[in-house]
Amino acid sequence: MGTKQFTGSPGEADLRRADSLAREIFSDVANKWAFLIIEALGERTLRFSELRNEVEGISHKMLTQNLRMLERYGLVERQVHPTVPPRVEYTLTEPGQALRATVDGMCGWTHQYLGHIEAARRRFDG
Amino acid sequence: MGTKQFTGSPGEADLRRADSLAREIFSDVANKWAFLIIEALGERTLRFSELRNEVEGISHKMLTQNLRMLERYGLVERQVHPTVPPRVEYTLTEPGQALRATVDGMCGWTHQYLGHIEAARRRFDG
DNA sequence: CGGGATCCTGTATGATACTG
DNA sequence: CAGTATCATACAGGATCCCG
Repeated sequence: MGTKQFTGSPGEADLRRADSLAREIFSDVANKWAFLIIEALGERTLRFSELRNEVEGISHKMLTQNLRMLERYGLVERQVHPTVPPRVEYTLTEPGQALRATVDGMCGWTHQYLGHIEAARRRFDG
Repeated sequence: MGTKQFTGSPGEADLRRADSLAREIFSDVANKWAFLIIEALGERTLRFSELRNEVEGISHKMLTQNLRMLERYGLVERQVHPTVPPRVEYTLTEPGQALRATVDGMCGWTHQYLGHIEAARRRFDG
């Protein structure tokens, strides 16, 4: 009950906090731009402008915004080269790479079920 | 070139169409509500109101909206029981189940890297 | 070149009310 | 109970300008 636990296992409050944190991360990361950026990076290191070209249709603002978010969560590493003009490169960290496996899975899924989905959509729309 | 291909392999135009379709699906499905709904359904069949309770914080409107989208893509099946009051149940289809594997992967990832992420975030914010 | 700040618009989302 | 429609609003996202 109210007694503090000294064991290694987390108490209820910890679990709740962990859950809300997990939920927060999930909500932030599970969006198309973040996924497309992660997918574009893959195992490469890319500059801001290169990323902008790779991720079809992303705006300057969305790219910076999502890169900040991913950097904040430690999914991408940002390396600034103090040259002129400046050169900023982004690379997936290990957690980022791990997430990429998931995103790759979703890409595979999309292509695998493309037929199913297109058919279902036609059926639904008609 | 301009010559029509009679082989089974898709032509350039088909590939472009497939890509844009894949991108469309990706953009629609890769959002937190869709993911949370898929995760909540799992292997169960749930009513609208049950789903509303399972997916913490989702509004009536967002739930219907996302369920329609998932139904349109054939990821969930909607069964209407013509009773009074009406009873509507939702179940993941096979493509939906396949996608759930991916979403599960992301949930696992979230919990696995919770520590990393929290630490990175504190470092970034401070 | 990378990115921050600002302004402005459309869309996403929530709250509410109504129908079968 | 499930779903649709309406309204109000916050926020996402684009365009633009300026800075290091």
